[in-house]
Amino acid sequence: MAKDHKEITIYDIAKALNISPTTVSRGLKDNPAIKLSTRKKIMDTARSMGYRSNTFASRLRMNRTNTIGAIVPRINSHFMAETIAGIEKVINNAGYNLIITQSHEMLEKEIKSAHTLFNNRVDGLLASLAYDTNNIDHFLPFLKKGVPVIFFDRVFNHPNCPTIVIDNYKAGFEATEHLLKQGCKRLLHITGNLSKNVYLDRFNGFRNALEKYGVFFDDDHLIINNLTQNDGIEAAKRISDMPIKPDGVFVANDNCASSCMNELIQQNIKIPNDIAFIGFNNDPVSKVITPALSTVQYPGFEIGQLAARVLINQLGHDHDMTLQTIVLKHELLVRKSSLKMHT
Amino acid sequence: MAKDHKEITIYDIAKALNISPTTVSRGLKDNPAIKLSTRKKIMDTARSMGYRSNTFASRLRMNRTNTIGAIVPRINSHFMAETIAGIEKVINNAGYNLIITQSHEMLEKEIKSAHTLFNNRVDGLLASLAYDTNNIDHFLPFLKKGVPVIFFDRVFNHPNCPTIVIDNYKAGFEATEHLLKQGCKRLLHITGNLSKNVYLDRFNGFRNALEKYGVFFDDDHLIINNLTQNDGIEAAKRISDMPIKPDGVFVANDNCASSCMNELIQQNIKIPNDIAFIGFNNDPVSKVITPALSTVQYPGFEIGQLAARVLINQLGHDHDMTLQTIVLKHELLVRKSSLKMHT
DNA sequence: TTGTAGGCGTTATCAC
DNA sequence: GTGATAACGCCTACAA
Repeated sequence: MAKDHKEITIYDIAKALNISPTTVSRGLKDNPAIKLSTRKKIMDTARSMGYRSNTFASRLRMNRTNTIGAIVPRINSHFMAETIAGIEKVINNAGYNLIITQSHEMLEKEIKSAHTLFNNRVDGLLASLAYDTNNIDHFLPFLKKGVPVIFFDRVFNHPNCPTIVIDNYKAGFEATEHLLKQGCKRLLHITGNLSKNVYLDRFNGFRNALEKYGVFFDDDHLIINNLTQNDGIEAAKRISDMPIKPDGVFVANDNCASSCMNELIQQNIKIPNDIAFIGFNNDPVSKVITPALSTVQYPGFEIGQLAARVLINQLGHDHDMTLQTIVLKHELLVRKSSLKMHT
Repeated sequence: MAKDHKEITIYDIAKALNISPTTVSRGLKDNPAIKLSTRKKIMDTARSMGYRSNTFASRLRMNRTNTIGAIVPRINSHFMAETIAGIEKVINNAGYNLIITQSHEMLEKEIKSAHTLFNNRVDGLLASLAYDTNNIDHFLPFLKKGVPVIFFDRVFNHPNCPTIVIDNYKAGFEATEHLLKQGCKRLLHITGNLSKNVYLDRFNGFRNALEKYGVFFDDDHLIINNLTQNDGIEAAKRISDMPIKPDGVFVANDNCASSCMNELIQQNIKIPNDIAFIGFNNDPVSKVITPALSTVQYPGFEIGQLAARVLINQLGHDHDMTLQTIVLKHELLVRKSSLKMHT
């Protein structure tokens, strides 16, 4: 295939039409100051000559990139895929592009991503923090330049960064209460790094529900891991080794919950009658495992949309923002087959 | 937080050090032509003044972006997440950035993405095609400019585009054979749009296996849908309405397979004894459902790595490529509990 | 080893 | 409605 390495510029179009580059520039953006017939001629010529706008020249000149950056722990989860879809929708409608990067749950990569996006001069940043992120120094350069930074889900409190979350405390409380109401007396909780808001809040909800129902909490009954499928299997092994097993387990994500359940079933433990489970996220897997897993519906798409909208809203408004936390509604999804004593 | 809206440029550094911008430019890239002490001074001053390179000016001047674009149907699958991880690894090691876009399985969005990436002048493009993509006109502009385009998984044959795939025909054949060897006599196949190579090849493998084993194929036993969880449920309904049901089902992805299985189980059909299943992709869900689902291990990470490597390799080499198809090895994963008559 | 000068393609400003 | 000009920040001949 032949390759044209020479790019068509607005000058070429101008020359072809015997008008000025300025007019071409305006015409290409449908500027109403230009006569309609001229605009049409410009558009047509541009198309037929194979013109494509040079975004770099434009960005250099305008000092705006029309690009939003997103840093997320992993794109490989139902929740995150939903969230990104929500972000994309709003961002694209507003005429922006989106650059997605993964931290793979590592602070180091998160820092590198932040750096890259900073140098790419994104107009705004959306971030959900990695597992081991314990400070946000790497986001300060953005704030210093007045580039808005919005946190969602895995957030960090900073006076200039709005956050979009659900009430993880309440969700954890309700999930636990759901188990308690079924008569569970010995609850166990499997969750992630407690330095992350989402896991800490859920754990606090868990603990306070126990307290409210006068149920004793044994420190051994808190398992902290990375919530992967493998971690679920490991947790199951620990559980089945316990002399006195729990009769109810609240897991902070469905993925880990399902593999844990499954492993216990292999070992002839009856779910839910021996041990009842509740998960988190409403991942598709929660529907297809046996028994189906009750879970907490996490409004990923809405979180994404909202985060993006808050961001778009800040662009252009140059004033400092006061702390803004938006809490979205979650929902407890009870699946019949996960109830103790279901028929 | 205070905001510095003025960017530091190489001119500012030059002025501060009383040297020329040229020297600064060279010094910043560690050009050995510059005295080591000068280089060090430049670096230090740059850091202390908070300089960041303006990539747009640089790209405008150099006509290279150091960015690779990727267009995929959806990031929400185990396979695609693995693939992207593989791509990222190679791309980043080679010093490039990656822009990921989703077509959401729609040609229209794929075209828009292609357009955006084209205008962003990516140095190369990796693509896996949407469900309803039936031509690749939207990729021709890249080829015309000499920007390499590599297809992986969902590919399109074009003399200038290398493709990275597995042998879907063989995989389909083996999967089907696996069912036949268990004694299945009435096989059904659930798959996606047959205009996509992956689904057509698997179907052909399916059909030829039947032929080889002398098993009759009923046209009613081909269900074509979008392979979503919901489509699996719909398919299950169709199956359970059949007067003579199949005794073996080969589904072209695990997601759809698992929800289909599950729905049939709800209707008191015994899996695998009444109907045996085999899926595709080795999605994590295949391990946790009951019974565990036999499947085809799809080497996503390797596909991603390889696609990226082929791409990187073409950058800089300006010559036309002859058609290059790389076929990676897959593997049949048999899970005991999915075997008919397992104890 | 360092500096000068010019241009990459676009858009903002001012002029007509 | 349209045009001339300058500037965005960087890189690279070419010169010294």
